Order: sequence, then structure tokens, then C-alpha cells
Amino acid sequence: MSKKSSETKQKILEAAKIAFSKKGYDGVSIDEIAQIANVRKSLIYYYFPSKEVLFEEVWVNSIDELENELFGSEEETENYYVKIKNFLRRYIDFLTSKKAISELIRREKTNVLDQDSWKNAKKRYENFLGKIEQMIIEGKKKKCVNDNVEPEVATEMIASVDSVPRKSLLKRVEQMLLKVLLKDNV
Amino acid sequence: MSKKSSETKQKILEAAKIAFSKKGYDGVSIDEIAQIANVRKSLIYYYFPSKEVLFEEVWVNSIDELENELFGSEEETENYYVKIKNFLRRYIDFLTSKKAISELIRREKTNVLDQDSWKNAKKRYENFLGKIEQMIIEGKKKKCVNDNVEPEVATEMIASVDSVPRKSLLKRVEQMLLKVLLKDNV
DNA sequence: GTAAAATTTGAACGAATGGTCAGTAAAAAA
DNA sequence: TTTTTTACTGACCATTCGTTCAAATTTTAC
Repeated sequence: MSKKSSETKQKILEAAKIAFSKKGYDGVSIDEIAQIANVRKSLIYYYFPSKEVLFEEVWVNSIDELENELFGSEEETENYYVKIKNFLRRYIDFLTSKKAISELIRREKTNVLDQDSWKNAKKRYENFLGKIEQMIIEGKKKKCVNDNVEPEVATEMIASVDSVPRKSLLKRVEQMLLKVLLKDNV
Repeated sequence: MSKKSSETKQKILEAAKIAFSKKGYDGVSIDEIAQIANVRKSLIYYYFPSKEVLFEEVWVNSIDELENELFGSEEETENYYVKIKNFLRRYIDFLTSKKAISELIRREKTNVLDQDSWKNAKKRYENFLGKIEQMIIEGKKKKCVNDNVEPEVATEMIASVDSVPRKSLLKRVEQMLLKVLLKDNV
């Protein structure tokens, strides 16, 4: 794939991301995306076989970006207090800075998990949730996370934070989550 | 309007409520709603001039039902500690029992507030939020709500609770909100 | 410079969508 | 019973939608 080609593809992906995040999958037409990206509609079909696949690629990229910011920096510490605290801080930073992706996830995550047609998107999102769950499980093994915390429930709790408006409230929720999750030796 | 007429209209509204809550406004067609309600498509247009108006009526009814459950029972007390505590308890009860309406609001509230076309729906929802805000303002006057709480922000916080999954987590969030909002003389 | 490959375009298609309307059936009024 | 009003139907329309494709243009390889 040449430079120009991947540039165009990127332009389409970016336009689709913005459109889907603002209006949702069903609220956006290929024409609309083409207009935003400033390309002809048929060109979109040169790069993507269908609207569904385009959405899935946008989704997977978005989760990649989120996951990278949350788990990417190779953590030196094995201290799960620090690990989980850092994780939540990074998550909240992401939610307040990367608005388009956050809004996209908030809007479509239910559909991604329910809908059978978006298999790749679903698999990618479940994999991401699985990493959070794994972190909680490890935290329990290391005696940092409360024994009464069910990892699956804790994961749902953490993921639901993406619907919280305003940074001030997010900070409160962060504190609440830390209190609920971690054993309280300071 | 005869009995049969209002029964049919109700059947359509109910079908639309379920469909919209599951798939969102853009994800649902009039044909689909007609199928669920077991009526012909054109009959829907006998009762509603457009899909938009149908949605707005579903929305307004839903907010009515919610508001009625939260503010309806004529409270005897003027104690705003009790009032706000009861309010939050009722809200959480509603979210866990009336799933369709809760999901509808969660799905579409952003669109209702943004979109200019759904004027009635927007006005109704803003009026509902206004009542919550008013309760906070009164609570401040009565020295029950913390001085540093901004009513508008508090309202957003409370409204965002509709995105919280699981009753166990909802109970936690309820406690957090009470802690943030109310002065802590037990 | 020319051939081959990759990229972009515009026109078109069938299906689905929101919406209309003339007409039929049923209920209420007379 | 007849008339008038109300409730319902089916056929149809215009538009938008996702999608296809042959042809044009641009880029790359030789």
C-alpha cells in the first residue's frame, strides 16, 4: 500500500470515527462520511467492503488506542496497588482528553456486545475487558484487591465510568472505585 | 377518541418504546414498530404524523412516568435530607425495575439534548432535569446540601446514574452521591 | 516513454425507508 | 335503517441508503 493510499484510508477512518461518535452507526450514512473526509462515496468502497467493516475497523482502532494508553507503558512495578491506581488515573485522563473515541465507545458498546454481526468489534472489546478483569484477578492473588470483589463485576464497574460527565465527578468516581476495590492499608 | 382507538394508539406507543429502547431511534423502522404492535404501517400514520413525533410522544410519556415515580407521591416532609435520600432510592428502584424506559433514556438522552428537531422531547427532559436542580437549590437553602455543590453539576451527576449497571454498583453510587451532596450530620 | 498497476470518479442499481392517499370496513349517530 | 363519523387497509411515491462497476486518472515499474 502506497503512501497516498494509506493517507486516504486514514482520512476516511478519521471521518468515520468522528461521524459515528457524534451520531452513532445507524445515524450516519456513507455519503456523510464521504463528505467529511472530502472523498467520493465510491472511494470508501475501494478501501472498505461495507459500512459494517468500516465501523469495525474504526472500533478496533479505537479500542487499540485506549488499551495502549491504559496498558501500553511497560510498567516496572509489580505492586498492584500502584498498578490499579495508575490504571484508573490513565483511564480518566483518556476519557477527558480523547473525547471522540470515548463518546464512540459510550454510544456503541451495548450494540457491539449485543449485535452478532460485529464479530471483530465484539471480540476486540471483550478482549479489552478481559485484560481489565485479569488485572483484578492478579490484584486479588497479590492480596491488594478485596476478597469480596468479583472480577467480572469489578470490570463492569470500571467500564461504566465512560458514561460519567465532567472531570470533577470522574475524580470522585475514581476515589469510590479505589475504595471499593483495594484493601485499605493506605 | 373511542376506547378501541386509544387502545390501538397505546399498543403502538408500547411497541415503539420497546423498539427504540433496544435499537435506538435510527436503528428502528416504522415497519418494525408496526410488526411488533401487530398493525399495518399506515395505521401508525393515522395516529402519528411522523416518526419523529412518535418518538417524542414515547419520550415524553417515559419522562412523565419517571418523574411521577420520583416526585409524584406528595411528600409530607420538608426535611431535605429525607427528601433527597428518598429521591435517590426511588430513582435507583426505577432504574432496576423499569428497564425499557431506563435503556431508552440512556440511549437517547444525548441526542434529545443535542438535536434541534426533537423540541418537545428536549423541553420535557430539560424540565425534568430542572426539577432535580430545583430540589438541590432548595436543599442548599435549607442547609442540607453542601455549600460547595453547584446545582447544575449535581443534576448532571444524578442524571448520569442511569448508565450504571447492576444494582450492587448502583447502591454504591447512591452512597457516594449522598456523601458528596449532603452535609454529614448523620 | 510506455506498459502495468493502483487510485479515483460518476453514474447507476435494487432494496429499504418515511410518508401519502383513496378507498374499505366498522362503529356511532340519526 | 340509513347516514355520518371513525378506524383501518393496501397500493403507491419519492428519497435515501448501501453497494457495484466500468471507465478515467494518476502513480509506479520497466
